[in-house]
Amino acid sequence: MFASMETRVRKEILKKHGLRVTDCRLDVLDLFINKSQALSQKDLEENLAAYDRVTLYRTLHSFIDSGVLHKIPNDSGIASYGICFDTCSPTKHHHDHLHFKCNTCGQLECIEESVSLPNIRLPQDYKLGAVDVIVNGVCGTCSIEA
Amino acid sequence: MFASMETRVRKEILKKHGLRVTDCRLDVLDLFINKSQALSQKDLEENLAAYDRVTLYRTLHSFIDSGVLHKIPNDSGIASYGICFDTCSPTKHHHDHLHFKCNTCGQLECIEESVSLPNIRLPQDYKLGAVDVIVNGVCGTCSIEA
DNA sequence: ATATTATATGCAATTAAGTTGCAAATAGTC
DNA sequence: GACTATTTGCAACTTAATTGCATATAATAT
Repeated sequence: MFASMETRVRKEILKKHGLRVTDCRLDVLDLFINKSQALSQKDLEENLAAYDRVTLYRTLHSFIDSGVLHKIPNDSGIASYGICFDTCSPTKHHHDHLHFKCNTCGQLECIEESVSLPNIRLPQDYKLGAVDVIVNGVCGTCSIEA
Repeated sequence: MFASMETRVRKEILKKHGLRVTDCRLDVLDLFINKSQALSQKDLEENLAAYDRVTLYRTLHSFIDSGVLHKIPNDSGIASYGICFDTCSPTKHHHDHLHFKCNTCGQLECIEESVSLPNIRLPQDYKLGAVDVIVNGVCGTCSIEA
């Protein structure tokens, strides 16, 4: 076990997406990997107070543009961001996985496994594009504690 | 055909949800019914400039609290609101319908028909709650025009 | 119809999020 | 180590979300 993912691995991720390796990007990436859940800009600000909020803001955006992260809609109005799985490339996001929001602890997770996604039927002449599924419920941890 | 839904009907809707009948609420309700699509706070401000933004803000919230409208997540960060179908009550929202976002005209619609919703499988111990599905694509109008 | 009471509204002000410009600092390359 | 393009931090600005309070209005009782 590692306290945090090896720097070398995180550097590779950045380079693979055409991004320069900077302290801020390594730290943000590390946070996403270790928390293994979706994070908001505010979460970043709280966990990485050493960096300016504008820097974190731009880091998030460069990660989204390059396909490292994807934006997750949220009815609270505050966007969250999650790490893209290998199926995502800089040009095309494939995040047909679920986004699971725990109503107890508030944590937002990307769930890759259960991709039995909807068999969606739209009205005539409608063309189907990307599908986002947000599931509310209780996560494993909260479910067991309760 | 009516230019706008009869006042009597809209009054009934408000009363049924335990809300006082006011001009602002009648006008907001009318707008939602006539536009038959999801609207944002900004849309309200533009269409009902006679009312203060705070009043519209509070009208939206009282409608959500009482089950007249539901909030629709949106990755743009700007929330939209849609009329609840009959399945919604003040205490429990059942908006298991789709939310369709047209990538061409930007319009957001609630689509009631195709409720062939996901057969969602979650990891062990996870408890399933409400499901939100946001479909991106091209709506009928834009599809035909193109 | 009028008075009473609780609620809704408008205005002013505040909080918080998102965004941009620019000079200084730093990463990648020679 | 020097050079160039990118990144960072700071300041400032824009926009959305939210609250307090005095006034106006809806629902209810008289």
